[in-house]
Amino acid sequence: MPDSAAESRDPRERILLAAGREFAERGYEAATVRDICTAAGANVAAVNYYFGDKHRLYIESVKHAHEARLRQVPQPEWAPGTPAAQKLRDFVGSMLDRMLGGDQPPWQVRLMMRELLQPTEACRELVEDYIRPHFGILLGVLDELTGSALPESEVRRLGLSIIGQCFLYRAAGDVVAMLVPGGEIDAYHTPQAIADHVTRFTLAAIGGAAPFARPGLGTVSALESPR
Amino acid sequence: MPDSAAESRDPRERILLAAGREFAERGYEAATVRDICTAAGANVAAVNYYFGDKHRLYIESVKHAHEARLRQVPQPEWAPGTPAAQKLRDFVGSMLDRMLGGDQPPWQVRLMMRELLQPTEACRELVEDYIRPHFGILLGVLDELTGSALPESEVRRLGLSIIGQCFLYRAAGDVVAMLVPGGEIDAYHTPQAIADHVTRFTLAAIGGAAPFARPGLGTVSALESPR
DNA sequence: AATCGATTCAAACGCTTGTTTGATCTCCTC
DNA sequence: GAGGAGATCAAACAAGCGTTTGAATCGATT
Repeated sequence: MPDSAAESRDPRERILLAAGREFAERGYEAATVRDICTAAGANVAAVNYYFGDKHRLYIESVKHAHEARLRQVPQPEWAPGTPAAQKLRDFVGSMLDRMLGGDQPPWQVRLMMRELLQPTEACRELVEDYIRPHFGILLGVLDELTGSALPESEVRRLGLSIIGQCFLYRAAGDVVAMLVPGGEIDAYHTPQAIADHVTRFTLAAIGGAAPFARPGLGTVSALESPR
Repeated sequence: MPDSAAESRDPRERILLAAGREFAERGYEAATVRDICTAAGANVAAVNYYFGDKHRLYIESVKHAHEARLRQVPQPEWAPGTPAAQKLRDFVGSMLDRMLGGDQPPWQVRLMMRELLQPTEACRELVEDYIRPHFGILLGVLDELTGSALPESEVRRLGLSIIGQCFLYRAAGDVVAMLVPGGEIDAYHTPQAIADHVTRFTLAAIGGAAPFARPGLGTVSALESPR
């Protein structure tokens, strides 16, 4: 693995990168400091020398990946007058690109995903620095899109609906691939295609675009909750 | 822990249950056969005697939890003439109950969730027996709801949008709780409330219910994809 | 050239892991 | 009640883990 070893002159940085990759791929317990150091071209004792122990190395590697990610993907900015619907499409598209984009190796996202799915100490920081600001932008777009007609709690649920749709493809991508016929996954489930679908779906629900179908079939005014 | 030890007379079953709990809670690597056997009130050698090794115990425990789950949650059936919208609400509600419902300890779901997020050999079986049939039912409901006007690929994407919205709360529930103000999580993010929201959101998008807002603001007929 | 702190290294440490062993116990059969 | 197959047990096993050690090496300073 000349790739990981030659990445940086600084051994600390090399270990941090190799650790991120290993933790992302195998998880905290299954990753070994020996493998990490081998991949980083460093001695086993180096992790103790630079980080103290495995656990602190993990925390640092999450933060490191997180910061690298923040640098790579600046929050979107729009020219004044950009239609809110276009903002929504941009937001969803960039989120999916970030999650699924093949432009860069996905290990940073995988590492952060692990934190979100089973939070440790590194999680809160991740949410505050990374997730919440982006979520705030989305809420702003949705508020604009609905003409500020909805209460905050409702807008938040809308936002979660959008994130959920994208999140599924990243977190359970393998299962999605098993549920969808082979060829279709390439044709209809690219980041671009998903972004178009999610945007259209959301806009239709909000009333900013035509609905998917106009059945008049099975429509109910008030749904009964069972039980 | 008299709970786990007294659960069954059959030691094999006791180990299977304890293993499921432990694997669900800590993951495959972090769970130890010693802890499992202690919780099951069995000797360490028992896992080798009954299952061969740790890995086969894991596979068996996933299958076991999976079958128990199937027995507990039969697939929904509707009386003929049930409105499709009602079926959708029922489907979403039962899925969320299954995922989040406090009626039973969540370790079985957690265990299956681990498989979905990072598939091993036990995953395919899980998808074929458990996920795909339910997904098929959802697709049927959606097809009915849209008057069979949409191509299969489109219906599938709709289905994934619905599942994604629910999935987020299960897989990243901790993060959702951090994004939503304290009191609101109890008021607006119960399984019931989420089911209502997801159903309404979906129906609105499909055209089977009124949209969330009627802004006429930012509406575009054809969205431009960036890049 | 000598000095000295920072870094790197091979080797070993202590501990936990999954797994195996061989004796012991249990309970049914003849 | 002797025999024996199956089940259970305490104890030990080798292997792998994270971590520590103390000496070797490096690089800048004096």
